[in-house]
Amino acid sequence: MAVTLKEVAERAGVSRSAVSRTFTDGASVSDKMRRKVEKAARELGYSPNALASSLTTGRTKLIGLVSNNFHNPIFLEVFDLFTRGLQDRGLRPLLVNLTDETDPEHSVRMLRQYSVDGVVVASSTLPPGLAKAFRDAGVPVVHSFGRSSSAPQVHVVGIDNVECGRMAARTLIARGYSHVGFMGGPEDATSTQDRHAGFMSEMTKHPNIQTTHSFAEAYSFEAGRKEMLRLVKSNPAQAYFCGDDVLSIGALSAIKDSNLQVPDDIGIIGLNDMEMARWENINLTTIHQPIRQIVTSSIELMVAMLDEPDRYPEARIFPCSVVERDTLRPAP
Amino acid sequence: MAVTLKEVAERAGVSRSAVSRTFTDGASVSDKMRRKVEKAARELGYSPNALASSLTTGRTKLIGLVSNNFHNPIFLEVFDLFTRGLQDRGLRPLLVNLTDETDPEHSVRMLRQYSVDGVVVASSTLPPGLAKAFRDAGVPVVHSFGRSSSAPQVHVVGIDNVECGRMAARTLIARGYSHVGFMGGPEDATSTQDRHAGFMSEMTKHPNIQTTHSFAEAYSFEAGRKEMLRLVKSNPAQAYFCGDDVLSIGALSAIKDSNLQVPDDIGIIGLNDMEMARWENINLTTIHQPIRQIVTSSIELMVAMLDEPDRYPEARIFPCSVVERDTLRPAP
DNA sequence: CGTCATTTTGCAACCGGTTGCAAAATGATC
DNA sequence: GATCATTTTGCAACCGGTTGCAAAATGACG
Repeated sequence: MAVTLKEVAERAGVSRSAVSRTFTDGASVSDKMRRKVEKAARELGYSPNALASSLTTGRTKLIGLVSNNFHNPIFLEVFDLFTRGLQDRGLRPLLVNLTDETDPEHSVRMLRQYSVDGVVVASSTLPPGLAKAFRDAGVPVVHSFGRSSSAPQVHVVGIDNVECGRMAARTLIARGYSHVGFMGGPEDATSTQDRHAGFMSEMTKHPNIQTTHSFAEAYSFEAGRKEMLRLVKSNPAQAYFCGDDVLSIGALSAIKDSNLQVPDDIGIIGLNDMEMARWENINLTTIHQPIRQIVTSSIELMVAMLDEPDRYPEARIFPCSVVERDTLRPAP
Repeated sequence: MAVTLKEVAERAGVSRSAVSRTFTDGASVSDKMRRKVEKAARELGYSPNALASSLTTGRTKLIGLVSNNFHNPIFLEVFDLFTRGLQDRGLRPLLVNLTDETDPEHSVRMLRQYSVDGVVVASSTLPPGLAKAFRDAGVPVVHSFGRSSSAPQVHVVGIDNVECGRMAARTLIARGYSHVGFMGGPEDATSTQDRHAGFMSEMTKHPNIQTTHSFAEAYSFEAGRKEMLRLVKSNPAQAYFCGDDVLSIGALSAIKDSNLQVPDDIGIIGLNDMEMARWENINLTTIHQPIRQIVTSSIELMVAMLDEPDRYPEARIFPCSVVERDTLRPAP
């Protein structure tokens, strides 16, 4: 079916190496030769087989993009940024959906079979062990949106979730609330744990402020709504730091349906600042996570590792900041 | 780095063919041989190189997944379904983001270089010519969410957008509205054109109902909001069929900010029935597009084409239906 | 145990490229 | 035009597998 190098060589009346060389930059080919080969290639509609060449070069330019966040709208932004960023550098994302994968080892094996040059794990809910499994298999790996401390053997790009928790707490404290709550995502996600820890550590400095906490089942609208419906039933806090924006939006819906006002009766601060948080019908006050920078940096790190696989692991942490919108009462 | 077939063969003291055969099912290997090889493979941590074998078998199990809809939340659902469905069949999605690709020919070339076994074009806004370009390059292709009629040479799986337009019109007529509007997505998308045509064809049967139409710049919240803000300024219709759900949500936001009530002042019916349409703070009346079925069917068709590349092209069209929620007044 | 049909195994060529090395071509210099 | 340094080119081996074919092993049977 496809035209091969050999056919081009025959048509151009040159050796196979000559054809190969005209298609690998940096190789020594005379102008005359190049013209002859390119002419033949054009006439035949030849384009080199990337997989065959990977066999000798050891480079496939394939990057595994592993995630399990296929229900959080922010990940559409993440996928958009990753795919475009990788493409711009001539890399191809091989997408792996771990949503209902029981055995992560299976994905490791699969991606090794496809000789991916590297793997990006893009998730805040996957265990750090997964990224480590790739590293142990000798595959360069970057864990984006992961926990920085728990697996110092792998490169991590993300935010300081503990600090975000503190920041949320400080923001609520500054607003003068006397009863605040933490409404986290799933308790087993490291991001939830860290945000919780940070939030609580700040609140313990203010024993006069009543502080409660609970966890939703997932980072999802339904889970946020369900949990907030439960909370409003008995002595809710005046303001909540919700695990992420999607949870926040679910909580907002619950509050509205309980005939309470935001921010007057209950205030909400989210985390992520996804596009939807900006929508005029939502206008969520939230902590901005610089996802564009995180993705860009993850890709840069990945590219650097392709040249230097044993690069000493680092954590790249990006600062977050509160973006004021309409779901928290103004500071007094 | 990676363990090769040759090393396993040496360790097991057998020929390379023997090792190859134990890892290709359907090949003739004795139990004794199989055990020997598997032992050696296990000890060495061998797993076969999928790319190398693709060289001789001509099968990579890679499927190009091409889209340009990285801002419409419904496509997160689409990607979730596609990636899981493909994985379940042992296929690997190579994701291509055409968002800012000026030259689609480039993607065709790239996917051919990676010897993908097939390509799924998942988009309602990409021109039919793209799918055709793959077909012309000899790559099996399915256009999901595409227009059925315009490129009969390629397989299309989706809905009948013209019929959806009619259905929306009939729904509004049944509600007794005397002034209705079509607020479409980008005018150059085939889906917009078809929905518009269907809507208008039905409305011309009812000359007593005033009908207007206009187009938003994109299938996005902002575009929907902007267009509706414009519309409410001068003699808006009583109800609008919006190009899709995300446009509808933008429109709802504009209506609310204009101090008008939904559905009392202005009614909205969307299209897609994405997860968000069900959110209790939105409760969008909309036309359900069976995306799960469309994706499943697309994958089945793709798999069938792998065995039968020259399969006669077909259009698989799934019926849609109105799902009643809160943004349209009840039928009288 | 010999004969013959049936499996199982290994050899060697091949898939579509790349690359080190030596031979051939080019060009500069006298 | 001969000499030498520098490019350019082709040969052949290799990357990690698969597979047709023939030889070797196995098993059934008399």
